[in-house]
Amino acid sequence: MPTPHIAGTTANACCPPIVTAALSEGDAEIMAAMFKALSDPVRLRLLSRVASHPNGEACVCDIADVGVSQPTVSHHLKKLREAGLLTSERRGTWVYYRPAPGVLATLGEFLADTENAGKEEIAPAVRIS
Amino acid sequence: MPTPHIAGTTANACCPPIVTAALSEGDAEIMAAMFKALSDPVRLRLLSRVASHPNGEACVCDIADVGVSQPTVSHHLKKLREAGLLTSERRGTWVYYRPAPGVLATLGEFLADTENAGKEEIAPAVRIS
DNA sequence: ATGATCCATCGATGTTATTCGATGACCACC
DNA sequence: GGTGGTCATCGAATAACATCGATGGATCAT
Repeated sequence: MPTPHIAGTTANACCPPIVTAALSEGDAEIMAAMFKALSDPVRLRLLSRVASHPNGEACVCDIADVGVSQPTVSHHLKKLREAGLLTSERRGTWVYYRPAPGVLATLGEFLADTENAGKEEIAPAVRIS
Repeated sequence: MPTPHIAGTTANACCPPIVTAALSEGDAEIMAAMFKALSDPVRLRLLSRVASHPNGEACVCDIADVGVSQPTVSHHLKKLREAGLLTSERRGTWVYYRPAPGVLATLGEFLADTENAGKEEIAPAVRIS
């Protein structure tokens, strides 16, 4: 069975940088789902361990010592998989995880392309009526 | 009273890119707190509306029509403030929000400096014992 | 086969988050 | 003063999440 995904959340770029335009309702749900996967310290540590591991992949046994039980680790890895941030592959006894290509970069650019918006000197917050 | 913050979460850069090194427990908590603030569709839309608004700031009344009640909008803006992502300033009747300088960029770089790790051909997942 | 190791799933539990209506605080203006 | 508008806080209900122990399935070595 292939890894399930949150609808449309895998690797496709989706949204222009946050500072460029207001997010649509649908895009906001997609992005929020990915940030939600990043919103837990344990998940963040697991992800960083995978991403910074030699060869860009890591078996669960190499990253599982994060201070929570093994079922909890498995639960968090599943969340990261469902969010489209990690992919997994079984090779013999072990299951190897690696970052989904491009997703972290897309997410990063969504946030990072800032520092140059709203420089046009428009009347601030004009209200009609 | 100045805006409260989650400890050490304001604007100071904190963590090297996710792919460079595994996150420490403390850094993971800091980063997770910021991503948690981004993990809600309503908050994401509010933040993008502020960030993409002319002059880089917006009054609540300009961004509050996101489909939830006014107290809920206020609650979410508070969350974004507490996470260090937004700053607020009262001018007369209105309260203006703007992105906290540098924070989004730092967060983005933390995710985006990827695509070039683990290229060293080391024995994958060697197990002792 | 038997046992051991790795990893995922299940069921339960305690904590946290989202949302609302009602209310309060603050400001501007008549 | 009084009134209307903007925004924040409070209290309560519902939903979602993190975590665990126990269990199950898969793989490899003996």
